Amino acid sequence: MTLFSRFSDHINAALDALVAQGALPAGLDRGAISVEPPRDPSHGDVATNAAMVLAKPAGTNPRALAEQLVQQLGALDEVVEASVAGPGFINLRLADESWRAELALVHAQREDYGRSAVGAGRRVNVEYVSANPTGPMHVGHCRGAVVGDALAALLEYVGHRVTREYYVNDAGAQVDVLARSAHLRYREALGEAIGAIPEGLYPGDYLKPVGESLAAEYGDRFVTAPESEWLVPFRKVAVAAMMDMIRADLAKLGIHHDLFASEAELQAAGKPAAAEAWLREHDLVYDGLLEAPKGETPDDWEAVELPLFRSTRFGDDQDRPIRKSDGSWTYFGADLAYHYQKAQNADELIDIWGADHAGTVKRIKAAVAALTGGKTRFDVKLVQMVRLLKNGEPFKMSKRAGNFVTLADIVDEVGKDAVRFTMLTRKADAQMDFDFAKVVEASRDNPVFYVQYAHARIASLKRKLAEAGIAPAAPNPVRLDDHELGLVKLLAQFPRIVESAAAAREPHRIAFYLGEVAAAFHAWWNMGNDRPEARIILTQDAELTATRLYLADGIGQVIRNGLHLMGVEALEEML
RNA sequence: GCGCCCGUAGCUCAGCUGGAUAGAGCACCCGCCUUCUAAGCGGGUGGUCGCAGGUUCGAAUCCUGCCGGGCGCGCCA
Repeated sequence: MTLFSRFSDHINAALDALVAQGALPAGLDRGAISVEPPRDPSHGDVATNAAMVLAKPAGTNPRALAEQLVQQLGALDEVVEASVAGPGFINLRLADESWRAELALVHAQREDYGRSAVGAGRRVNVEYVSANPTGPMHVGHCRGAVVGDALAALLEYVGHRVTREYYVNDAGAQVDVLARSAHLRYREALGEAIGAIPEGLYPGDYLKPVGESLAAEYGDRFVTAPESEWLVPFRKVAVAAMMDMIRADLAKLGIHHDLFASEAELQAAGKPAAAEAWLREHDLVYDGLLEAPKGETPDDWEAVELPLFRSTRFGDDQDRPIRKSDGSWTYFGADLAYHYQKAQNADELIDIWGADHAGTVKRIKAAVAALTGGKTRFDVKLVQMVRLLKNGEPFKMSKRAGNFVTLADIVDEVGKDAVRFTMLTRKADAQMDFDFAKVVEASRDNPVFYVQYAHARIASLKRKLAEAGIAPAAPNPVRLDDHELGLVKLLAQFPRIVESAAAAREPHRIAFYLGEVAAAFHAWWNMGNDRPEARIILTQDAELTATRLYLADGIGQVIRNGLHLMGVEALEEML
């Protein structure tokens, strides 16, 4: 129960009382009522628009209704002032004791301060990364990986049962190309001079070890053998090796999925066929002519009859093929069955996709709506491009593989925490610049540093105190001045920030909030520069020191909790 | 041509799903270092929230139409 949800209950109780008195009609929709801190702190601590939202349906005017509510809310023990402002806002000012209690709650709940049960155990499947198993992870995958992972942690923290899932596209043409590329490396490993890698095969050195292990396993028996003999085993070995590499890359970012779902296994189990049969029964798949793509019609376009899913019934531009003319499944045909499978074990589905797949959102949403009868909430979060820079200049780097920057390169260059935090400093659907120089810069305009620095300063306070031989003691009484109470009020925002970030599926809000907390802490710390008596550690006043440390510790706790949600380690000292 | 995303201070971006006088950092100007880490802090300058309509008590936020930028649009994945 957070402070704001507690007041939400108070307001509901007051409304119930008015209904009982006959002053308010029963059954009004209270969904639009907000309970939040007013923008201007001078207005009070908690504000609600309840009177403005309900006045019209209740057939009364907002200020009159507000007055009635204020009478009841003002009578609460923890409210010292209740007033009506502007068009009908209700502003409440809380007793200092409420804030002291909130700070005590931070200390009592520790790493659970901010945790919530609003998710009510609903099962959410978050599918993210799902990079093709044809090579190492590159930058393009990085942001989606971090956003998905942070979102999963956030949803878990507010009481959802979360499955972190990775869809392995091990059934398409690109894994055949991988197998052929591995065959070439296999011949190379057996001493053949292979020369330049032919166009159309994967050139990266990362396939060399795969070739070597294939050579060790099979000797030379497949060197001249027809593809039909080695394609399947080579594909299997190569995909497994790529997935090992990808898992290692993800581990560098601190990311571990619960489930790796194989497209090949899905197909082998007949899931797409079963989905097709069901959809045909419900007239959602039919054999029809595929229209030419929108925009310029290609010269060589020929209309072909294919099994089409009626995605236009759900808002898509055209119906989409689920099988190719050779009878094999399209990506969409298999993906549709895959989403149906996920929906069997989850109440809600979330996909994290790169923005380059935006064009296929409608068809998959249509498919999920069709297959689940619209009962499963399904969101696709699009993650926009990341532009790599170094000191503002476009940055190219290709140490390990092909012609792209790998995820491992980035993590090696700036560290896991800087990557993760920085990837969460923008809304996912906004484009982002990632500047290698700036994300490791020790300055105010690098939020990674700035937040860590605040945490390190708090850790340093505790060390100083230990050095001085002062035992950390719980203060009694807790005397906080107005400025310090302001800090507690900011900490008290954390639970509702967490809840709203989870509800909106926007983990970046945590990063912005932590930036605010860090700024408030640095300002408080610095007051000691101007006024010695404002310093946090005052050796001549043990009681005040204990109180201030108690507050600093609470701030550190909230920063740690927020960083933990982002998968970033809180530092005890800089360096 | 169509779809999706974006457009907020000179720059980079927030804005809590419709609330009160639109915020922060950078940059620029003015202050603060015998210190618990100045790797920092305080103050100031700076806005037609792309444009035009609409919805209502109330719009940066929702709807429509334009303008500008990005991404995408075959049986690929």
